[in-house]
Amino acid sequence: METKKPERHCHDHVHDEEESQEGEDAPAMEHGALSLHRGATLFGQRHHEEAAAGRRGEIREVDFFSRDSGARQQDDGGGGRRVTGGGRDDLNIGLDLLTTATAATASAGEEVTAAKNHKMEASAVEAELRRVVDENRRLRGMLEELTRSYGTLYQQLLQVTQHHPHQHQHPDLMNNRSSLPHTHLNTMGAPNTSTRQLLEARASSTAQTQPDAGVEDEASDGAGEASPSLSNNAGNNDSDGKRKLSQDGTAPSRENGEQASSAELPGRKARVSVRARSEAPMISDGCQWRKYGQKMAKGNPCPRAYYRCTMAVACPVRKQVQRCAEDKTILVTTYEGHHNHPLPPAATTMANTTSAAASMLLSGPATSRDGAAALLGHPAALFHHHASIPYASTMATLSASAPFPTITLDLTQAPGSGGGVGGLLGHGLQRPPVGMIHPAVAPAMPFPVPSPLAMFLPQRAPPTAAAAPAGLVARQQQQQSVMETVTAAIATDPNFTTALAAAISSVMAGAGGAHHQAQPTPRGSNTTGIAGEADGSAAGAAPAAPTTTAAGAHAASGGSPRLATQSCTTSTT
DNA sequence: CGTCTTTGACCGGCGC
DNA sequence: GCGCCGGTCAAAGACG
Repeated sequence: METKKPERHCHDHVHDEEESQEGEDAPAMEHGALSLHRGATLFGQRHHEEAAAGRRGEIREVDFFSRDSGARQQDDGGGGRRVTGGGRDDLNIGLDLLTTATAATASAGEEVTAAKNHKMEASAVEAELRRVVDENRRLRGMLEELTRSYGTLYQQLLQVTQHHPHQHQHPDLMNNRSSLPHTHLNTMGAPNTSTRQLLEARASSTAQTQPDAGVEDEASDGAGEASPSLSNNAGNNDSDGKRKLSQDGTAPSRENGEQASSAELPGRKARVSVRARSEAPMISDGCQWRKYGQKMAKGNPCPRAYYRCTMAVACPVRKQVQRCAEDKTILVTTYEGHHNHPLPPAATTMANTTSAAASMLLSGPATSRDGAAALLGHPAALFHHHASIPYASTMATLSASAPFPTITLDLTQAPGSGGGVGGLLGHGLQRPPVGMIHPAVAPAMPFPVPSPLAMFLPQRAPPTAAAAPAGLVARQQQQQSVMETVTAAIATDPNFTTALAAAISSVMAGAGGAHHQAQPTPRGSNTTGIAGEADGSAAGAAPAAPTTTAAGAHAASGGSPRLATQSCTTSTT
């Protein structure tokens, strides 16, 4: 695709930079930003670790001295490291000399005292960090536990309230064909599990009205569990099977017509539409997609592209991507179905969000509307389902006219203004949340994006924030949002260490650094591309947002673990 | 050479 | 019954 080239290109570019950095630190000026930022991250910096122990002390001192103006000082520190890269120990020498010189001219005693104080401060901070790390770890565990428990309990509740003992046996027709039943869904993790359970429960309830459908579902279900065969219905064999199923599914729904009753329609397939500003042809959601068609849709000059998830052979998930006719900067992505395979962390959030939204749509007959209302009026409700649903703070609307129950999550507006979870976004963003936007677009939005949506970016990236320079921006506000973002990131990110590093880095940098650009998105062949994109975006961002934000991006891409790229090549979106 | 994208053709539903 | 439309398929071409 169009993005493909840029992505790969970016990736290569970054790679080159990495090589140069790793190989020879000397040539640096050109790659200064990148190396600097990477060096800025609190943890996981290769150079830091390499050079390690011996110099660490000095570096810290330098950092602390410059503490007041974090960004500049970090730059200085980075620069120093870089310069010294060629001769690893030069830095120390230089510092010593400087110190010595200073001492000679000034009062050495004061310097020493100051140094001691700083060291003490440093150790204190480290201790504090350790404590926070443990605390976060513990809290995260609790959160996961709660999420699991909630999902389980909610399912049980549904079972009881709906008096339906066979919840797992009757996914609705549409779900049946486009999404795999519990078996596959389980791979998505606790939150998804709960969502799935909800959907299944709903489906089962609806199935009651159509015994035949239920039987078919059961059969296919069994197949699905045994193998991807079920998905095959929706996937490879979709030409026939799909169409038949879709027909079966859509027919009844249309008979009933009203969207309000969608929940009662077994054949209905919930769709989740995400609106986001993006110049890229596709947003990064962490999954790997393959385009299988493109069509001109009536009423919109922009073509609609059809994508199929290719992270698993028979994954039934599809998505449509189309630009908004009114505002072509807005990219509308519509998801349909459930993944039948494990998702990379980067994709989990989106999956959870869409699943949650879908579950809202499909939740109980009586609750379908309520669910929608809850979503509309109380976005926070989503958080009950999934702690990692940044969309909760965005606008959500239901489409009554759509053939399928569709919920639209509008990320084009500042969550802060309309969000129910306003806290997540302390300050209204002038620009759209970049969180889930494809990294390639990031450069267009050089500013730090403390938005909760940032979580859509591979959280490994969060660490990125670390480098953010800082202090030049309205710090208090940003700090708050950063902390919130970081908190969310930690809760979401499977790689806690990385998230923690990012969080700490962000805090340390004192910047709104929460520019979670680094998108890990893995994406099969695209993966690379995406991963590359992420890196590329970071690289690209550099020029746009010179040292500061870009720095964060770089750091993220470089310092964060390459899980994303390895895991599944997620991204895009 | 394998993979992915492009794009015209095909299919089925729906409205008139 | 016909045409429109959305959605999908699959051959051909592009790309690495």
